[in-house]
Amino acid sequence: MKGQLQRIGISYAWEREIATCLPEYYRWNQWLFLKMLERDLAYRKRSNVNWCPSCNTVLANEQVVDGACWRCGTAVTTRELEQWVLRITHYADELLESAADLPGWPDKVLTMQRNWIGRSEGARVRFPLAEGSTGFDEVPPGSAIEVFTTRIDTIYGATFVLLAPEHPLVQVWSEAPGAEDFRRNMQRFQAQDRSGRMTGEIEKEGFDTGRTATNPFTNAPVPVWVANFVLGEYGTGAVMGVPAHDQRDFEFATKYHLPIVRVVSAAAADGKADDEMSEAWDGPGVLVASGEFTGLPAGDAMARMSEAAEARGIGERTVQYRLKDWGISRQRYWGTPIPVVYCDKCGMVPVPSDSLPVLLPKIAEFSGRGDSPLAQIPEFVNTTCPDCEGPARRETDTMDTFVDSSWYFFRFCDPKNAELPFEPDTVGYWGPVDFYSGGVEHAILHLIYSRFFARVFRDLGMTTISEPFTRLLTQGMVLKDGQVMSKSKGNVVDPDDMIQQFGADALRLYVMFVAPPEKEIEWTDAGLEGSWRFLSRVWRLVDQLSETIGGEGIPGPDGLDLNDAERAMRRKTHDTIRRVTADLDPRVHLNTAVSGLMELVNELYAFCGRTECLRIGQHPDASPVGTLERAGTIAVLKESVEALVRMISPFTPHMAEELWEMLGHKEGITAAGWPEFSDAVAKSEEIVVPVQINGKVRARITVAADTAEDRLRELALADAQVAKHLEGKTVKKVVVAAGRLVSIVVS
RNA sequence: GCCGGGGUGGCGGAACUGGCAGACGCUCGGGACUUAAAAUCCCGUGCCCGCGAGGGCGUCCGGGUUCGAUUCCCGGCCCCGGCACCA
Repeated sequence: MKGQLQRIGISYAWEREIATCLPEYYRWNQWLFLKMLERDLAYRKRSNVNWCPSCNTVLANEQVVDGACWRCGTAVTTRELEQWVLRITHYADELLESAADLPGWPDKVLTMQRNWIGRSEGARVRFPLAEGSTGFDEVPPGSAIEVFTTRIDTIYGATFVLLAPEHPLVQVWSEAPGAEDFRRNMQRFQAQDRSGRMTGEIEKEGFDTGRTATNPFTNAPVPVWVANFVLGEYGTGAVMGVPAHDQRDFEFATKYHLPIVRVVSAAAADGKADDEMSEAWDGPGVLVASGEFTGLPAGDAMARMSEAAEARGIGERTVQYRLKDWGISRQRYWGTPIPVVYCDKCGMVPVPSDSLPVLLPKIAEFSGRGDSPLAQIPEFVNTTCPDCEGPARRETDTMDTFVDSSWYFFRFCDPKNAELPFEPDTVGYWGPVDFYSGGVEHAILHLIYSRFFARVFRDLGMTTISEPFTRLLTQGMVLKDGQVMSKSKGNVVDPDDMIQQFGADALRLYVMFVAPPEKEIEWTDAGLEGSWRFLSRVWRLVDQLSETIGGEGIPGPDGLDLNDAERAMRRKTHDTIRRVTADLDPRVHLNTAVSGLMELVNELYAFCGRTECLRIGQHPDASPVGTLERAGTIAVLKESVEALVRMISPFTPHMAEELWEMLGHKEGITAAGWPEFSDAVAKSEEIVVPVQINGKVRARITVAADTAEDRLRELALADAQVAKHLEGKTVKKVVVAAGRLVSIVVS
């Protein structure tokens, strides 16, 4: 791969190369992990996790795509495991809010991140379990079901409570004597999870727990049900059922004949009578049947009711995120060993920083059993406790490889540092990354993890950088036969073949030219030859003109008396520099930059043809057929060709270097730098102004660019073509805008 | 369902701030050069009518604003991407 990158001619600072699988790098993953452990940003948690049965490993939520493993595409299942988790939610608010301060990022990515973080403002409210209700004995006195809601204003309409199948109370009740049916239903719902839920609609189902809770606002008893559509991992795993104002609850209540009580009147809003309900009303309205809050608009009620709940100690306002902490434990061999040991006496003990790195052993058995390959290497597992020096076992899971990529850009600034992940001053000098490009598929993976890690380093005092990437360009993927290229699909193309035939420069130029970089492209090399032709045209042009325009002592065109053709050529050159400069830098429209250069070359060929003393490229060995005598022509050609060569140098550096030398320059082209343009020249001289008559372009007049408006009006009316169209008609209006636009309205 | 981005020739795609729609490249056709071919150079290539000069239509559809709309506004259709029973 490295050889291929070099053959394609990618500019890369190889002296800063790092490999994240080497201890010189991953020891800093371990270092950072220990720092996060100290700050309670890393913790251990037993929970249901995404499990890929093919890779035999855990996956983070971000790594599950449409219910399948991001890496191999196998359907993901659920497992309960104890895992190391990084507390990304600590930064949820900051990650969300500062998304507004990333003007250099595409909206698409920012939106995806916002949705992924998923902030919801609402309230947690406790529904006490009704004393004396069935099953009350299994829970401590005073127990309550806490629900999360964004619509506390509808709480008077809460006629039942729904629990997720994974809710702890459901677990408790399923173990009660005689709860066989209960347990069976619960297990069935839990099994439904993932695949069923992801691949399509699953039927809303539930069962009555037989328990009763109390609506803390109405004080009415409400039944407690388990429902398969309530998510265990979001909010509190329990919701209040308000069938009148939530479509899901409405369907559920209809199916199981639970009471529907309307508490927000839509009458004012939708003009319908309140009793005609065929679906839930989640729109605006005024509260009805809501005790002391009746008559309030729903918005106001929300604030008042939250305050009331807080005052009475039955709930509080809260912010809920969809984002969850990042589980990083992986049961893979390739990954950073997690630097902790487990001691029978001392429990979990972090490996001291000064004994890092914990080396990944060289040999591993790949058992395919679903535990970490490291667990089978006794020399690795068995160690001594850093605290008591007694026998201890090492953690055998490794870190998600996304840990490696979450801060490597800082390491590039200081790749050889043996004392620290990087010297803060060095990253202070280089960072943040000015321009970052990658696939959009990283929008909620790498790009959110990196923003998280940058903040961790910042809070450790290592940097002052919050946002690691100032400008982000999400480049499109290159597809073949409508799919991402991959060896297993057999739809790859080999750049080496194309380099063999047309050269790396033509290939690179073509890739840049074929579409804007953000766009996904379907690969075809049909146009590759065209890029090669363009480079050949540039070569021939310079080759054949070098004798005439190369060398010292040729003055620039400033101050020379230029004829029309020379002025036009010069204008084109300056205008091209202006365009290409802008295309490369703020816009990164590489395709139009290349087309601008092609236009300039076309124009140069035409100009040479018009001077009738040069026959560029008619034969490979053609040379000037006459002697160029006009100083203006020579000067303009020199200026234009040199500008061209300087502008193609980013695209084809070696050829540009040679051409530059052919033009008689001793110093390299790098020293010559980027050509400058004169705005006055680029926009000077004559312009063609379309003349519209009743909205149709009927004529064009050629005028000096700085023609005054009233003069332009005069010229337009005086034009013969225009006069023809005005015959026998009355001119009602002549419009001149921006000093150059003419439109004539006639009756 | 929600959010984001789109819809322009045979194809990839241009069009900057509302001002010649289709730059540039590919494809295809023609010419020059050549004994011939390749290469190269030049010309043409949105659709329709016309021998021609020329004329008409044309940027998903329907309206609107404007002297003028691919561009701005309203409504609709379609496509792509992301999220999705998130309470």
